[in-house]
Amino acid sequence: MLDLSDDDALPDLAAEAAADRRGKPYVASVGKCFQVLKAFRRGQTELRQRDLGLTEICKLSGLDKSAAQRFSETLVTLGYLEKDPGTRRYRPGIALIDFYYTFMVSHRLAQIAMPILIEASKVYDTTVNLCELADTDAIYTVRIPQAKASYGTMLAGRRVPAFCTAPGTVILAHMPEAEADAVLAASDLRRITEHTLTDVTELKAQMAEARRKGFHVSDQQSQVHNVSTAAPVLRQDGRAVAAVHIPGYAPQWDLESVHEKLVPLAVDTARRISDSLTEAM
Amino acid sequence: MLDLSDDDALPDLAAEAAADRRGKPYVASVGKCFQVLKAFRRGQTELRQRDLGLTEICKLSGLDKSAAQRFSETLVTLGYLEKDPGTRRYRPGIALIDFYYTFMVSHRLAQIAMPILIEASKVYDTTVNLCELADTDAIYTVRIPQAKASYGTMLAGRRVPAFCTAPGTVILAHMPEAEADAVLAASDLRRITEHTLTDVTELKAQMAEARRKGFHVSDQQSQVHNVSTAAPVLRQDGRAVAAVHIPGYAPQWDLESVHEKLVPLAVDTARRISDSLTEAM
DNA sequence: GTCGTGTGTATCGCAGTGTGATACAAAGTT
DNA sequence: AACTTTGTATCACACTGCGATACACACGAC
Repeated sequence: MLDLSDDDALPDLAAEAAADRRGKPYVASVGKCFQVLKAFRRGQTELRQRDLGLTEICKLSGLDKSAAQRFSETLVTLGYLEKDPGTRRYRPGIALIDFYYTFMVSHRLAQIAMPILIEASKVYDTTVNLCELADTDAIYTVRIPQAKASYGTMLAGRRVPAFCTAPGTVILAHMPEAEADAVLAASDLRRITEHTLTDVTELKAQMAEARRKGFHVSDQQSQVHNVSTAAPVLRQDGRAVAAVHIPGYAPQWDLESVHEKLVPLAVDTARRISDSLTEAM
Repeated sequence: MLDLSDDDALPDLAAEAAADRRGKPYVASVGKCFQVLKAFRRGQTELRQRDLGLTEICKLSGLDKSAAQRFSETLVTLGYLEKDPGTRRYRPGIALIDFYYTFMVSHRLAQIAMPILIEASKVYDTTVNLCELADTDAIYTVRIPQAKASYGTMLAGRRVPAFCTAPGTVILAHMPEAEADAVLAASDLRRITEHTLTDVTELKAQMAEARRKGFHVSDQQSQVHNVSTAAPVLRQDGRAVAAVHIPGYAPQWDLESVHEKLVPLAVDTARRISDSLTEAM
């Protein structure tokens, strides 16, 4: 699975930091400490490891040994990393959850969407998700899990590339075209499965279709044997702020039954959230 | 709601930093940046505000104006805060979710518990939670929500004081006594409702009972009209690593029906997780 | 309109903090 | 036991973050 953090390796560190700051005050140490935390996410996807040794942190964060140690120890004393005294390896600390809560408590959209999503999940006993765009990724912010799904797909915070996933497509489709183009341009259009579209013209045609229909079904674009349905949550001005996403797994859901059942459910759920959203304003 | 971060106000900043570092390398700027992020959590509970102005951040984080601005801007460029260009106020950024994912992906206990909790939630259509101890709080790490519940009680990452909640009591009960005592000593034994026990002797008696019975039911200790059930998830050595928590809300659940239905469900669910845990080792 | 007051923003010399090369210690490997 | 690899400790220097200060801007009040 590709990831944006691919490009924050060693040589780009300084560049990345300097990129957006444009004269704004900036504390380099803070950026470095987050490089360390990000290293763990990369470690999970690239090395399939939950805990990291100091030298692994070095490689994954792009910091030298001294810096890696300083920041790792700092994060340990703050509780955001834990250190096994035996193996001397670091792992993510439970205090990291605090930030999820901090963000979600103040997230009006999630608050409105949650009960509606829960109801929707009961119709066919399926997973139902809420996705939002961040940079070139769609991030799952609310997930109503079902027991059958795999653990990784139950967790909020998962990022998937916007361009090749149903929720991403549907959000990009209901956005000012210039912005959508910018996202596509910044995206790493890599082929994930053999069915992944990577041609910008084709992608834009797909988005246009999604805009007309008001939903999108992605067939094995980012995952084999997975048909994903997504419908946009719209603000009053018609701009998408999120997407309702309902995955249909292969043995149980084929393309036809997805169109017959999951599509109307996703569209209806998204519309109900959109309505509650405008009412609440 | 009381919170550990109560004591990280202005005068204690240096003290807190120095407290645990004991010669370990420590980068002060990193600590300060997290003070800023914590400020938002305090702002939510104390001021009921989702976004904060610069001077509010000053007060809540204990930093001076210059520092608050430097770190806030830094966090904005890193994506962990967002800034409204109009109001010039800051709010938590969506990138904060990443850390939740980072922690949870590597969290074996949650991975094992998730499907078991989902099943349990379907028995009586109730919320089912997994709680873990962090300092003097019980943190909800996994929550299976039901539509009826309030938004705040659906979110993972919520912290509640351990001493006066069912999950906290049950975890403390199944711990080496010295450690449990240390937690109680460090706790801010404040009366939350008129039914809250605050006397250490009584609390310890309660814990002893919980240890004997293998579960605990807290009756309106931390919330009125709320009867909470909790059972411990145990390691092979008998030590609690978490608690299964099932709240029963008043109109629907009285003490009797809780004991009859929710207690066995919680105990059974916790035991199943404990079993899967030892198998996986 | 003109003050006030409370904010947010920009500036800048100095002190102090983070830096990273180096050297040391302690595990794992052969 | 010799080697390699990884983690820890040390320390003088330079640069970075510091925070007092001054400036700009928005809102009231009247």
